Amino acid sequence: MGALMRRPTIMDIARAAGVSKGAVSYALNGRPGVSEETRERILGIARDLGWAPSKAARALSPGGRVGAVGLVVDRPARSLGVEPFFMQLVSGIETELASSGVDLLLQVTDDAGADLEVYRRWASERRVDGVVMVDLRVDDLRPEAVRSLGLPAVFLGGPDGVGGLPCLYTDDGAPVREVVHYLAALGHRRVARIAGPEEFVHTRVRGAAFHEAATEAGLTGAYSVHADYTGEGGTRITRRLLASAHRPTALVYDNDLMAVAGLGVAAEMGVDVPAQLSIVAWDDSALCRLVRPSLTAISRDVAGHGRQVARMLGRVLDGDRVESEETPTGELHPRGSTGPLVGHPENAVTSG
Amino acid sequence: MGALMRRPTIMDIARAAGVSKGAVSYALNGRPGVSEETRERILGIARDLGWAPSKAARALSPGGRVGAVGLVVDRPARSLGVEPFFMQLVSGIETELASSGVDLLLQVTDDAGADLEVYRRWASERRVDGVVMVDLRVDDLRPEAVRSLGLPAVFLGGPDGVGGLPCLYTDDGAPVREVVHYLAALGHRRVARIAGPEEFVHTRVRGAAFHEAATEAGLTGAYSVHADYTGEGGTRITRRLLASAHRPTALVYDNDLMAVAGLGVAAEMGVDVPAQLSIVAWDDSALCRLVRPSLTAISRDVAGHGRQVARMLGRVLDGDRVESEETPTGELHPRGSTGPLVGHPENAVTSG
DNA sequence: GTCGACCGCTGAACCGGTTCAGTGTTTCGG
DNA sequence: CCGAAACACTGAACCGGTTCAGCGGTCGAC
Repeated sequence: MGALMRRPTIMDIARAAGVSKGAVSYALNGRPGVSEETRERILGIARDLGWAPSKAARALSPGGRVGAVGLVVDRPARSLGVEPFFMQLVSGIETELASSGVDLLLQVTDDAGADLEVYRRWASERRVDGVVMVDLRVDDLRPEAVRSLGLPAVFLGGPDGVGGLPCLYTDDGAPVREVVHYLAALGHRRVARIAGPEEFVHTRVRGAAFHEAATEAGLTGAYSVHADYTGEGGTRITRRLLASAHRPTALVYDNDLMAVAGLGVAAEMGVDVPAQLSIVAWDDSALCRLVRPSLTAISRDVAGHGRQVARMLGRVLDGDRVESEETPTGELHPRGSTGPLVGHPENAVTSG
Repeated sequence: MGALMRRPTIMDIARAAGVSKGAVSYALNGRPGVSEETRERILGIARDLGWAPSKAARALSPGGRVGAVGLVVDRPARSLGVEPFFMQLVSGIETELASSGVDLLLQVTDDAGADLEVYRRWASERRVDGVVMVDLRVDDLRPEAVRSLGLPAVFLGGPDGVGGLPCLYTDDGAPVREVVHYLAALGHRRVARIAGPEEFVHTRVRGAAFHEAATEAGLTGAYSVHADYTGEGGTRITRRLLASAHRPTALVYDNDLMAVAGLGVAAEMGVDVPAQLSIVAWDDSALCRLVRPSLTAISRDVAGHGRQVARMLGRVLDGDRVESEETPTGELHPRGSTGPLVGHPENAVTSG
């Protein structure tokens, strides 16, 4: 115990096996150049010695992999801690990577633009073999940046074909339309959507689907307000909406944290959920099931997306030509926070 | 744009400056061996060429740093996504690391024992310069493991002197005692604590303080039940406690997620909070402020702990002798979820 | 029987840094 | 004016892998 021995190198294995470094390298990497018998012997010695490749040395060789991929998360730091989405995503990505011994580098950047700097550094320091990107923005500079840096990348959630990168996309519009028609069927007419930041492409996609569906369903009083995904933001905006003259009878939130905040505001203002107000969250998580009433939510398998996007990135790194893939659309899970308006068979309540 | 040039090496700089590789290395690392004039010239050229050190090459040299530290998180994956503690910790650690260009490797392991394997791999692959460890267990094998692997480490939260590792510790007992006396002063006699997993040392420390303070305060009906930090676990146990014959009038949870779950159960069972039941959460987060009633909580600066522990690890890596440090104790933030029992001036209610 | 192909392996270069012994020059004390 | 020390810098080894040209031996085809 604890003799702190120098870790074994392939040179040690070579000496023990009485062959050259090169032969050991071939044997350990399963490449031709050694007989099956010698390979077995070398593998056995490597195992006995407890050898593990030095990623640093591998990375140094031309074309070598460093065995790590990166994820930059660029959202307000204070919301991150409570936003289930990212940890679930990270957890999913790692599940997939773990089997191949690839590590995940995580960077949380606070101000916009810093993320580009991180990609640049990772590329120039050869820190990662590739990156997973999320939250595509309007006029996003990242696809072009990673392309010019030669950094392999896969996008999670963008529409197909962002900057020529393969991506894992979802039809965000379908669940939005489903929610709108569901609320309309419950008798709601004034539906407000508390959206994510306007610069995100998925925010716009959802917004477009929302208004299109609202028109279809004949909801004249549908509109979107942009927020920042934080609980504070959700609280502030919900307060304003519920205090307005023609207050909405249903609120659709772009993340679960804001939805929970909205539920709190309703309680605080004495607005009964779901009798007087229906609430729908996007991205189901334990949070939605724990609060009372539990939140009707659009549920996606975020960890599954993480696994899938990690697999795609792996194929990109293998040099395969990777096509974009589509995930199943989110499903609406009706729970206690939505229902027909009580005492208003036809239309919305009018607030004082 | 995008010519994908080979990244410059110190050899390129040496050629441009008309000096040797060695001189460039000295100049770039601020070490003696070159004149101030030559150093300036070399630094200028490096800047012009957009040079950045290859960490892989640096790591290869004896005594070289790889410029990354690791964090293994070993808690049930499904609770992680919703547990604010870790993302806040990660966020804090990174804030500190970012300034020195050090990256964070994150590993989420699901089953116990896998974490040891990760440390072993990181050490043998020279993936990280050091690690931050959390959640010290009773009979924890990790301190001895990292010691024998020669992997520098700092512990977050253990009692001082775990396995000879420097640690950042807190007096977990003080806030627990404060909570107990606070609840006692409100008139509560039957107080139950929904604790974290029993194998964590901090769970035991809090438990001991809880029972000691309960005795001091004359609470005869105080007891602890162990849970797993998940919302489901919190729900299940709270249901059982509230359905018991002599149901507690106050519940103290070891994390915020379970506390939110408990609040939900109370609502579902028609138990009014805080009139009939007081709830206290450990680890304040946005969650505690968003639900209604908002949760009284013990608040710590988790991100701050992350920064501090990252600084400590940095000093360990510099070869300094690092002493353990103590953080301010958590503070009790009374909110809407705690209050005197209504209609029971002296003692607890008796349930049907 | 000879030639060529192929197999199994070796030796050396290479990746991009760090470090150290050594060398030529300057400085300075005596 | 000489010798030693200090300084600025070079050249080469080294870290732990990968890769490639080359080499001797075996085998099969003709």
